[in-house]
Amino acid sequence: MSTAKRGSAVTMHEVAARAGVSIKTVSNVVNGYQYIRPATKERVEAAIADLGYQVNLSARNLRRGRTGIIGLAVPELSLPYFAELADSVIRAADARGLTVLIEQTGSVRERELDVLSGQRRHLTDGLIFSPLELGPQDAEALHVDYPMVLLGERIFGGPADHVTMNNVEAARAATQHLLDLGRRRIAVIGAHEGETVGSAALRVQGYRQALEEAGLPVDPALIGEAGLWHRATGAETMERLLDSGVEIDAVFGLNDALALGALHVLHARRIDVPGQIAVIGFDDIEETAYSSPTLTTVAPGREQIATTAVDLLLARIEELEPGKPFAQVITDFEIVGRESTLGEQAPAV
Amino acid sequence: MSTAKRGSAVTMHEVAARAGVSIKTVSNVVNGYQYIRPATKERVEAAIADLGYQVNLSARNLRRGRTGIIGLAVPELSLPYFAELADSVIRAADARGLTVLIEQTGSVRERELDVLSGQRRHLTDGLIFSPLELGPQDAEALHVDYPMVLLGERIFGGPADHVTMNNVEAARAATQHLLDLGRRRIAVIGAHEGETVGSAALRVQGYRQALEEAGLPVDPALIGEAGLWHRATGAETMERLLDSGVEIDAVFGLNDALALGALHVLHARRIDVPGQIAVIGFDDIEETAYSSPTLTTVAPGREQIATTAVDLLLARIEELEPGKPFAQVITDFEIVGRESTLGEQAPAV
DNA sequence: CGGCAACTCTACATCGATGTAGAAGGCCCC
DNA sequence: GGGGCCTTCTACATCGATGTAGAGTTGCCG
Repeated sequence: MSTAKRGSAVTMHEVAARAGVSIKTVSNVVNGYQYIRPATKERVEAAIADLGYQVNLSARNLRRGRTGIIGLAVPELSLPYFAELADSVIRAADARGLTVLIEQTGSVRERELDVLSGQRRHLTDGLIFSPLELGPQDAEALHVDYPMVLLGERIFGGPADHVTMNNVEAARAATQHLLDLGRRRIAVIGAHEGETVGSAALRVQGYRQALEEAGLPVDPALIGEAGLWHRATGAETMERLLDSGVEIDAVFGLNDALALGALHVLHARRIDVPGQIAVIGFDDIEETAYSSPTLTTVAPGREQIATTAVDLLLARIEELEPGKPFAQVITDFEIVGRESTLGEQAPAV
Repeated sequence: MSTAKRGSAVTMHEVAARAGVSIKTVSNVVNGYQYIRPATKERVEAAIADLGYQVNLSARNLRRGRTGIIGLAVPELSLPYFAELADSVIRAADARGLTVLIEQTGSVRERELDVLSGQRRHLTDGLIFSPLELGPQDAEALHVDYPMVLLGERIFGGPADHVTMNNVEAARAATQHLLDLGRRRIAVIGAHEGETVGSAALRVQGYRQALEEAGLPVDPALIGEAGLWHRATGAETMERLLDSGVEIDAVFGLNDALALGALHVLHARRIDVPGQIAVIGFDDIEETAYSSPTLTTVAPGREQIATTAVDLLLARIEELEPGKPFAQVITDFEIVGRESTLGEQAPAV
């Protein structure tokens, strides 16, 4: 196998000419067609190696009407949860021979809509979409004519397969974890006033449920708004809550970034965690295992979400079951107990 | 503009038929060709809107020999530095009308080589490649026949444009920062024994230079090896150093993940930072501004790296200056002083 | 008013692969 | 020994866009 790296020009025609066969035979060899005499196959393979031939994917894509690429639309890769999710999706897609094209929406409504209708859709066979702004009112825009899998809980019952975790249940469990530790004044960071769909609303709902079941009141003064779920907003909200003078013995950050921001402020103010205030987050990003103190959090089964989403999408792309009703998969979660709630007794890293 | 979302079938032929023009005229309208009568243009645009026509990119790519996609090969998106870098590259590419296809090499040598020769290269117009394993001995494999820009410092003078920061100088400045604070027993975390290229070697070199210039000895017992630059390995190495009993009053983590891992261990052992031990990292990932304490680090000018890389690649793709010698761009860096070295006096977040 | 340039648009070949149809040879079976 | 099937390979059309060449029209200049 000599290495004639040219790539620029070698086509099936040249390979065919060198091997003394038709281009279709070269195509057959490349695609593993079974009815080829071993001698012919060898000649073609030798020619391919000699010339350093590689299939032109643009041509193949045009002819086949498939590209082998799937889109993944997320808010931002600089948010660790989405970076880790993208990592998992890329791995899952790789394992199935697919390539992933990532688009960042920046959580901007307009760009989320663009993703649905944009030119790039023609480069991909399907889309895994994690919207943060679109909601049920956008059902029509979501009615797309290509395979799509939605992630997250903003759009239940929409016109697409859907993978999500049980946010209400998970948030209830997180709150219960704090209640079990004897905490009674549990603040929430990251609520979205007036929202009814989306992670914020569902997680707050789970929080309320847990309190109500425990026969505790829900104190509005404990519910901290934070539009963006970043560390910075988590820190700001924590400061606001502390400055408000309300009594607090635990904090539930609706995602890890918020909880980490809160942790930062508590540390700065020399408030002992979990001695004075226990903290729990949500997402189980890698960082939570290395913060000081380590952060108790809810693990949403990222790998499972990724592989399920890719599998569902692939099934739609290949139309294994045309007209199959839209699936709605609820993934498992788990509370990962660490120092920010358990203190010394937390399991080592 | 009625919305006939079909996407599946509408081609230029149908648009042409509806508008009563040739397909080439439709193509001309789509591509903004100037010599078209306004009336014709309007008719075509109306037909496009009516039918919901969108260009078939596979066909266009085949015909044009360009895809508008660039590859970005990084170790893993779950490493925050690379996630943030990918974010920046995607934004820079977007601004120039390019789409980014991310490949993860997992820092596996074989997969780094695959990236260079793999099928996916035919889907992209060029590649931005951040190798962690390949080195000067792989110069031949790097001699590719498509546009490529290398990131990082493993391969100086290789056969491609190259964007990197001045690692030696930056590490020297980081070490100097610690020296300026009066630290004399500065440990390093993340060295790679025997390595001569790559960030580890260069940063250790900068560390040595700073010590030598200050007339201080370089104590091998202070140099901690850590193959992978993850939090976990940073933590392990920190523990090993502490357990070795060697005197330490500062730690230089060769990247932020290592430094954060070290910070975690110091916190667990109730060692005051920066009181007893000051810590500095490298990369300025977002997390460093929110750890407890916040982490002093070296900011490598991520945006600048991303935009420079995309611009260089685009220039090669468009062959603005054929045969132009390979550029080597050294980007700026900056020491960002935070609590882990400055303590109380650190600027607020 | 002849000639040249600038417009406007079309027909056709083409990018590089794959699907279809079918030719040609060999084999088996009744 | 004729019909049918399996195997192997080829010719040609085709996917949907864009580049080239040129036809036809209009306008301007001397």
